[in-house]
Amino acid sequence: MENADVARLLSETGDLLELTAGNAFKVRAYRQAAQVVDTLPNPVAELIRTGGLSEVPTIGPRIAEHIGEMLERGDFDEHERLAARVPAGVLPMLAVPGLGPKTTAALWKKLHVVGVAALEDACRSGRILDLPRMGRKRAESILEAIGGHLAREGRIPLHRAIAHAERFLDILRSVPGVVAAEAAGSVRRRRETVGDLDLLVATLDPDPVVRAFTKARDVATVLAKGPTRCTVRLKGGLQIDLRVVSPSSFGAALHYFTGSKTHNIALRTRAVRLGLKLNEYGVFDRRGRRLGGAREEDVFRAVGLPFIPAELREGAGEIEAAEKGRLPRLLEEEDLQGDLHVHSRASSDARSTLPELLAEGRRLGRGYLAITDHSRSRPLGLDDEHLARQAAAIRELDRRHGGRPRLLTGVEVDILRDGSLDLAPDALAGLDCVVASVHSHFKDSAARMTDRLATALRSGVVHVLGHPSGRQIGHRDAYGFDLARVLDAAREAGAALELNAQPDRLDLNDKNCRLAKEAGVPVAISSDAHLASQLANLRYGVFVARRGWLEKGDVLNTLPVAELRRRLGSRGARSSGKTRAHKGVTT
DNA sequence: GCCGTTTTCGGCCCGACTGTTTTCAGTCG
Repeated sequence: MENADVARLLSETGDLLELTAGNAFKVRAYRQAAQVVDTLPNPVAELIRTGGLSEVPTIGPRIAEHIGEMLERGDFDEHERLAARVPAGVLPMLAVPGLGPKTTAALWKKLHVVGVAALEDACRSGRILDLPRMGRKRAESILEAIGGHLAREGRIPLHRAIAHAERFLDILRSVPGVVAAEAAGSVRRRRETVGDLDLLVATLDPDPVVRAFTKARDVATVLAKGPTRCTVRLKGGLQIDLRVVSPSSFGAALHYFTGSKTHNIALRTRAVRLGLKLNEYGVFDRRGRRLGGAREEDVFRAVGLPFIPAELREGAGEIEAAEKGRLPRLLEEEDLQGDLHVHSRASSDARSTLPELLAEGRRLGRGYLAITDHSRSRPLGLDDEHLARQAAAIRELDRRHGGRPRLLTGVEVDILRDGSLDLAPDALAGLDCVVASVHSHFKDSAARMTDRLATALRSGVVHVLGHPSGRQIGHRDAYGFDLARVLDAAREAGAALELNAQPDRLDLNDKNCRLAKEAGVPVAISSDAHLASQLANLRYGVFVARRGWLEKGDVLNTLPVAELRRRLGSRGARSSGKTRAHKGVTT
């Protein structure tokens, strides 16, 4: 059972408890625990083994017991007991926006409405009006919400959310009187997918801001509109929340609307303990005097903590780390010196020439680019001979142009089904950077896939394991494999794991980056560019790395070119020693 | 159900908007 499954059952228990009028704080306890489990980097099974589960905030003895039961048999008593009391169709009703636990429970208990279809009927027939505080307008908005709920395509990938946010921020910043405008919420925390956008504006004159916002291109519906809050839905279905505050509250509001919810509750609770009050307008003492709020730092200072970067605010240990002065110094995009996975036109699915890649690399300030085209298993991929010729041409071009970025020779060699590589070890041995990746047989068992990856790493010629999990966001799930074992193999081989920065890959993900760091395995953040313009995608990799608590020293391509060459070269020597030691196993 | 530099019991983050009311419950973030 994965953490996500455990989280789902805990969260569902919260829902069921709420529908059956359980203690509201108990409801919250289950939901908080679910949220925390979902963001834990380590599998809960491992935490139970090592006794670390009781260290996790929001997980007390009861919930720990429930989790133990879940791992043993896939469910737990409390959840089953509650589920037996609530018909299966009721939970999906709770997911309709605008329907909360009170209304859903009343629909089910008083009108015997069960299921979203039955809910729709009750709205159309007017039967729903029999409920207290239920009028025509609410019935209509529920109907509309059902339509949107069924049609909506869930969460959108981060890079698209950023594009929407930047367009709206441009509009908002151009309104006279606007002092600042920023994206908050999960976009600012750089989650890999985003449910809706949260935008924040600082001004003393809210009216023109709200007007410009609701009249912007692509706005389909205005869902709510007040002087400080306004919500719209775009034609594509994306919901955007705008908050407007005075400049003196901007920092407190930015902190508050950035979340996560778990992080906020923890910080507010901490404030209460210190005799303070924290809200989106500022920090206040017992007598209601305002202590600060213009800057986000004010909030942290008031509760005696150093500034916590937005990417860490998931309630997954950042507050404890801040207390102990153990916050990581997160990687910055400027720390990256180069790119270790770039395709040229020698790959059939890539478009840019070496000079085009050089020009764009120079524009972006990269110190080096490793040219890593596909091997022969892929359509028109390089065989030993072509690869040698290409490497010679790259060395020659690098000599001729001289400056930055330096060109490194390389290849993205396929890892075949049995874990062997698609090109001869001799052909790979002289290259600066060998990326090895899986591009086939994604459905093989986790055990087989783990062996396959570990075998490839033990070949002694691999520098970087490319897009290790194979997932493509919204398209293909990660294949199953045992990351801990692959990390062991990588550490022994002196190899790095890639954080592929293509916005639909982001692979390793944030949690796995954290595990790689714990395991002492370096991460290589690579664009996997198939077009010169995609070299800029490294920024998305940096976002994920920061969410994964990575620092400069955890990332291979923060090394300047000379040191990088030394490191890659010595890895070859060290791991070929290993290979000899295990001769017969790996070849 | 969780948690503790006020507490092992008794608290538990806080405010805005909507619709239905005529003072506020429900929902959301």
